[in-house]
Amino acid sequence: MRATVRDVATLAGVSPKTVSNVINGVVPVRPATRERVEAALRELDYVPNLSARGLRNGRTGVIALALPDLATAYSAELAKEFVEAAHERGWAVQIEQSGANAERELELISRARTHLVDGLVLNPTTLVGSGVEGDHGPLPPTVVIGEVEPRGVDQVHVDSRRAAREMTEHLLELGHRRIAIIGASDDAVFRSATSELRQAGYEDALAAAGIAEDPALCIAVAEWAPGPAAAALAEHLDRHEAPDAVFCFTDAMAIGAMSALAGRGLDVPGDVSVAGFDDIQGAAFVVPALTSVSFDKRAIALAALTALERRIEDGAAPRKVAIIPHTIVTRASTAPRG
Amino acid sequence: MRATVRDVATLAGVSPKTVSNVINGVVPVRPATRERVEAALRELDYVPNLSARGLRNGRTGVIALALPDLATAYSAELAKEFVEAAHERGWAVQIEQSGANAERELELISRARTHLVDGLVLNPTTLVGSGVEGDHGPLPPTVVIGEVEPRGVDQVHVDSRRAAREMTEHLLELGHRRIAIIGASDDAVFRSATSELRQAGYEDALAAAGIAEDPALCIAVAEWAPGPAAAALAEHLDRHEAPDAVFCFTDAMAIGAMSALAGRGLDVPGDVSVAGFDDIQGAAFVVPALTSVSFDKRAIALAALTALERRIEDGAAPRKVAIIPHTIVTRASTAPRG
DNA sequence: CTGAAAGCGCTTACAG
DNA sequence: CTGAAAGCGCTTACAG
Repeated sequence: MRATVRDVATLAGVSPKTVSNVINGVVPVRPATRERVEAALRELDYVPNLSARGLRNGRTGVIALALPDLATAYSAELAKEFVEAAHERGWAVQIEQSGANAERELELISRARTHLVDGLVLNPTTLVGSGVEGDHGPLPPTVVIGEVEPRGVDQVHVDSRRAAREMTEHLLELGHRRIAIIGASDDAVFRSATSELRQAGYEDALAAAGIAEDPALCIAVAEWAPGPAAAALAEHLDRHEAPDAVFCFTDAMAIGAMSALAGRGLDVPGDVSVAGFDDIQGAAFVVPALTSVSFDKRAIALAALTALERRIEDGAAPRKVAIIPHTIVTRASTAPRG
Repeated sequence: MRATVRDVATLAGVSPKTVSNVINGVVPVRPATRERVEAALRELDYVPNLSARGLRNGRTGVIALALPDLATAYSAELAKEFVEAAHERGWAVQIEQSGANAERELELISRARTHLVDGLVLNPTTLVGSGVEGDHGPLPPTVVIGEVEPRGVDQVHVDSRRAAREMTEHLLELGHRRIAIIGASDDAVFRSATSELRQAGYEDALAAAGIAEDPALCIAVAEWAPGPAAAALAEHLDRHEAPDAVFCFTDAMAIGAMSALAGRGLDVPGDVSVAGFDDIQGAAFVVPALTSVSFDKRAIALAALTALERRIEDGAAPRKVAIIPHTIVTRASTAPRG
């Protein structure tokens, strides 16, 4: 049987309260007493029961991170940083997967109240804004990573619109005119705030350059993953001349796009430039290395954690939105038009 | 304030015990009573307090998954499947990261007792066998994914040695003779059971083909990631003639290797064939698509979960080892020597 | 089929 | 600086 505070107290000849004081270190304890208690703690190999502590304190020390798909490189990198940062601050992390499904996102929020967690960091993909606001009972402390309609929830995100505009400008500066995007928002297929903002940034840049938008170049995909992106681009190439450049709304899709281009015998960047978004770890190692929108995932994790801690502390605190800076990292996959 | 069973009982005009019976559905409850209770449950938006339940039952419904690095594609894919499968079976999953650090792996095992978890699935990288056995107090129910020295812990893994042998045979059949490996075991750098077994499989194939092993072709890396693999291969190419083929002990390293080869102007597979291990999602989309050892990550997740459930149920059950089948998937990155 | 009581292990006022 | 008591919310024998 595991030892309890009571066992430790008996062995050390003190009351449970004193043991608790030694463990939690809030109230000062006389050194001699402390030593006796610590010896007993060691001897009995005492490990606190966190269920009991959680029941008593109303806090479990566990937070949840809900992502659409842990197998996506971007999500995985974000999760890594988040878990690491959370551990450093003494939190344990429970992982939930929403499968890019709005209903499931809602369910996670309501389940968060059940599952021993003190708060929830949610990375939604769909336009879940209405859900996050919730008439689904009181929300647990929640922070959103990403851009959803502003509904009073704390948020952490990059400026997708500006970043997409800058990437499009980079491609324009290289002399590209017919620039396709993959991951466009399309009611019929997939709508997300992120997608709409990135597309808006793309349109901003085209408009500023006086280039008319060609709807055929806005390629929607059902899922932001390499396979669907490759398939969508291949289909596009079946029916249209190859574009000058392809700007993919994630690096994962860019890898799929590069595969589809290679499948048609098109050279990157000789025939078509390719750019991504997220600067995943693999971006620097694919051949050719991928130009991407880069930002510090650790910074996102830290900002989300800080926001969540604040929200857990004070549910009524004013809403905050943290914008994480980004840069355009140019690599071999984008080159001037000869 | 959240409603408790007591509030529900009062509203429904029954005792807390009856509410509990309705919720847990073990003891039959008269339909009329059941309905009244369910109405009260809904009206009060009752959500059980899992800390209390955990304290009472000695089970939390949470298990931990400990991985070296969540940002690695293989780990991320495994985690995705594991979390999904665990949720389907009613478990929540806590994620821990060991950072490929043996001490940290041990710490996780001992901390598992603290952290509200009923059991632990551990994917160790280093030769942690001695730690898993543990004179560190009683082990929590633990299952290991991967190959460690057999010490009485339940395990789930692929047959690394056979898979590596088969991949090496594939490369030999293509006419390659000077086959390098990346991820070799090297006392000075990095030792792991997985590494040793894959290297042993490679050696098995060479021996069967009557080819003498060249130690220079066994390239060790400090971390099984694209960057270190690319650097190690580049350094190798500085000092040696290019090998016929490179067999990387993970796909992540294979991507790094392909990058290094491209950096030297070497064509894959024209000049050098490249093979990996794990068949990560990106393997099919890199250019050229990567030949790899493939296995069902979902099957690993399910086997680990089943083993853990069994172990939680019966700590004294005999040890079991589940071997997950693999196949060699050949893609464009490996081709016959012309 | 249902009720009243006890207790899981912890910590927090309340006294000293 | 320390002790004795109470209670967090749940479920499980124990009675009826």
